[in-house]
Amino acid sequence: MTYSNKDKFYLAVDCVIFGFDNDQLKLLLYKRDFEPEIGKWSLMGGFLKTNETLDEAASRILARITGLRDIYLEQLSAFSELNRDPADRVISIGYYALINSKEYSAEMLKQYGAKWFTFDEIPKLIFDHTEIVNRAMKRLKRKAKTQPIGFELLPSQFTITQLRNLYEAIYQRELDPANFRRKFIGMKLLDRLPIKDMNHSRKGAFLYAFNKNKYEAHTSSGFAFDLNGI
Amino acid sequence: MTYSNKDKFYLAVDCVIFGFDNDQLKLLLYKRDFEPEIGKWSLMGGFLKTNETLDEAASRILARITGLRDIYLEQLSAFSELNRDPADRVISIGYYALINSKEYSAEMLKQYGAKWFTFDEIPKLIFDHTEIVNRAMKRLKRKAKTQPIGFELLPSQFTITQLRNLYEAIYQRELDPANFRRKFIGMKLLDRLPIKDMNHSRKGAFLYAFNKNKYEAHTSSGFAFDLNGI
DNA sequence: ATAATAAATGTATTTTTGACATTTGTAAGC
DNA sequence: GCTTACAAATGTCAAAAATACATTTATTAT
Repeated sequence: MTYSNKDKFYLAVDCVIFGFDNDQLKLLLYKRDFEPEIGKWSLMGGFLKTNETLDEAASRILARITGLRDIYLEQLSAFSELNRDPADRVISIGYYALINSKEYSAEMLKQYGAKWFTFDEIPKLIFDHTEIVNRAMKRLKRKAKTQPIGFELLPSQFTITQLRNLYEAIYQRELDPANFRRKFIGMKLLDRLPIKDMNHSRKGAFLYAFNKNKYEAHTSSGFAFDLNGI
Repeated sequence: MTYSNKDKFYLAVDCVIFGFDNDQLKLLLYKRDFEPEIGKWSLMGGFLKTNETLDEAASRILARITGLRDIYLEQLSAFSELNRDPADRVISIGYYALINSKEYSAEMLKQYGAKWFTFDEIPKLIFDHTEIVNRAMKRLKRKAKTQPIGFELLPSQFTITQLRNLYEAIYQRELDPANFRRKFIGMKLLDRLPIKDMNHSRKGAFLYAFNKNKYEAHTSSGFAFDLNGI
């Protein structure tokens, strides 16, 4: 073959899976089910196969454990330290996924020993997975400011307060409720539904839905989703 | 071995090399010197070796052609489409480098058939290299707004006008000279040197140098390099 | 009818942006 | 040596955005 004098490598995909629940940002981890380090907490991972792209491998791995398809998934970075996996040289491509945590299959999670962790209770992870998680968190923070990816973590209908709680969890600081509301509604990307969520107040809070069409129509005319000042 | 039933892959590194010269942002390309597609314009690339990380491979490849070490280099993304290289399955990790184009070794470039191109004269490139270039350009635009990476493209001493020309080249739009100057000087990251560049005006323009120490001192106390509004 | 309370709107101050006008410092031409 | 030319540097001011609170609103439970 053309490149037969070149080295070949095992290629893995490791997924950082974010969820949002009870006003907290969470991470889905599972107990590794093969050697080495079997039984230790780990990101969801697997090896790339010859007949698939990295994106396809990441989707496959995610579907295997959560049962979910068509999830927001984005490549993070390649991790290639020589001894990151002590068993053999493996280059890993990190991914991160955003899922609406109400939708995943609970049985599937149980079957794979998977569990949601808040950020202050993340256990020690195998290999360089803690680093991958940190990189994913950094990326989420950055990306959430300039692209409407937060909605991936919420149910399709949500109150402005829920949306604010999500951003407060991502940025890890409090946001002024009045100013947040004004900023978001001013973007004209949300449709207000004629429904109120009466669970958290007497007055009730209107439910909103993210309108992807409006977003795309806006962006094509130079509009920028920008949450820098919230 | 532990993972012996898994597939292995060729791993390549391809570098998008940015330079800045004559107020223009440029790209360094070379004529590929091995089959397939030998003689066609291409990014600088090479295969990963077992004893090196991806960052090391990228540095090695860059040094081989430009003669430069210690260059600003950052990983972009992995490219894994099944037939991106028609000769064999190769997963490529894209990198981008920023170099002060006055420093590179001209002989080295000639030896490798390398050439600088402005963005409107980039030729057809092999494989998916055009896509890698586009991704790199997008990344540079984004990154330049929130991190002081622009300085990597300039000589160590520069005038505010030069700095503005650089940002105008990156953002591809004109910036108000007065406002740009104020914004940048207000950041307090530049040291004004007691030297004037007399080449472009009667009055002469003071030279400045980026002060990395000041930047790091600032950042640790919550300061953010932010060129969103220029 | 009233109290309680999160949701929603309002308001005032400060900061930042954006566009343009003015002054400054120097070399070259007379 | 005086004037001219001109980018560099500084100044000005209105509009927009961010920030910090204050107030009103809609509803249910008592």
